[in-house]
Amino acid sequence: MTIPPTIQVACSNCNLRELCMPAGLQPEDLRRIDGLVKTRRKLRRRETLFHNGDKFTSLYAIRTGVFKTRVASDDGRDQVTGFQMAGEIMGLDGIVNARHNCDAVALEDSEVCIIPFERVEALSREVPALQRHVHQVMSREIVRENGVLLLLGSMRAEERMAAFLLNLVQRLHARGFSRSEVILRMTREEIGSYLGLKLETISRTLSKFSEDGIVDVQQRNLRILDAQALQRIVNPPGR
Amino acid sequence: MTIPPTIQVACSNCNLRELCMPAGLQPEDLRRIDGLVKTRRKLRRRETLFHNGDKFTSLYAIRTGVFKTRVASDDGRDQVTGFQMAGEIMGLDGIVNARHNCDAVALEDSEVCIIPFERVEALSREVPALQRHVHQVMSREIVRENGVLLLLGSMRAEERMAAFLLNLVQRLHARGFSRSEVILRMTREEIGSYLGLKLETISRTLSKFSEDGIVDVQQRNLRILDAQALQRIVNPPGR
DNA sequence: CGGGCCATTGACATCCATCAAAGCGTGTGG
DNA sequence: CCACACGCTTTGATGGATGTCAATGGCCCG
Repeated sequence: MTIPPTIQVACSNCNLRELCMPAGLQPEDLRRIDGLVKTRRKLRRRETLFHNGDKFTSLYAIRTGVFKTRVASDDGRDQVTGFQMAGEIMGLDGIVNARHNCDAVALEDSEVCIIPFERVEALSREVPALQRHVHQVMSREIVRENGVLLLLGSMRAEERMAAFLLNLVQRLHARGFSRSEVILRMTREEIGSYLGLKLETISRTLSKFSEDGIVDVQQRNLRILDAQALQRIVNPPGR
Repeated sequence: MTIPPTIQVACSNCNLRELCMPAGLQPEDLRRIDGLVKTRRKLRRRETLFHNGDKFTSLYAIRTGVFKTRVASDDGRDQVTGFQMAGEIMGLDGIVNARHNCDAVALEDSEVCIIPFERVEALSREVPALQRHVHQVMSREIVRENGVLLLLGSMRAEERMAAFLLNLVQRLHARGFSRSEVILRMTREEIGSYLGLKLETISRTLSKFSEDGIVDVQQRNLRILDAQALQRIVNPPGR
């Protein structure tokens, strides 16, 4: 609820710059890009950043925390379409119809940079590196979703789970966290929704991995003991 | 194989303009946008427009015909990620890594407009309507994939099939074709790959719809007899 | 006219969902 | 600060939807 007043907002000295901003900018351009972020917003766990149907005005770059995005069908079913973490951009789905097409919900206390899309459009006409970056961010999202389609369309439960865990630690590791330890910020049900499985199947699959000595699971704390085994599950050698 | 020499290529008098180009352009801008399309390319059935791993240089707008796009995992499995028809844009996945991330294969003899992405970038810095259009096309693709995720993650075979058929005729109808008759340009196996099902399941589901009087199927010729029934299958009323 | 690809259908197997019950943690309020 | 309650997770038993394997048939194209 509490939106803090405008504070020091400068991409040029943000330590996430390399994650969410273009590389190799001239100092002059860097200064201009600082003007992109209007302000920041803090969210508590379970708070919603935007809802399906909300008017689209801005993109959001995650500074801290973790989010899920989800879509819903006309009847009640919903589908988690992704989990986002620091440096990742949310809201691209809203551009086409000027309304958001999904919900974005904080899975822990989080903070986002609010980037009015008007400014992105105006500035990217003048700074080619920014223009290119915007195109790449959108293209990356398309490629990411292609991968999830492959997962949902052709993998079995254990393969989906293994792919999910590997993807998660890989992204965490890119942000300076451990390559093997994860705190799962989402419930079994949310993982299940993302992977097209039921929560019981997620639980059983994790138990199986644990019995096989591939991971150690204590509630939301997960340690990967044998990453190569996970890799083999995703990509069975003899095919 | 045969790439025709550069011919009359002008978006301004293409009857697909409203499908793949921005609306409401000034005559001056229209003229400039004519320069976007470098040339066209004809493809025979089964021919590949681009492969996963190919260097990305251009987007492709479909003039005539139908394509499928597919991704593959390291082991042999592949997944059809979409079926594209006249006016739709392919190749957006290639922007992020400067290499294509999927294959695009013609399902019938087809023709595409080749749009060098460099030109898109250059011109969209100067023509805001084009810039906006590019963003919308990419955002639309993200939203489309969100819908497929929902389908793959939470729907059962009959629901997926019904959603697929409705989506197909809706797009065909927008292009001036019948609202009820379709010629399926893809095999049962390709439909199955797209919907995360096996070809036998596609065949059985179509047979079931046929028994129920919802569709009439003669090989690749399909006629929808009761679109509302399909709609009810996608969105069961009591939920 | 023949061959190969595509489609259909049946019988059976498997994976995952469903239903149910109990245990564990966390956080909140007294 | 403790106790309780609720939400989350685990595990078992069972069932159902879809996959798998197999055989046949039809259509289209060369």
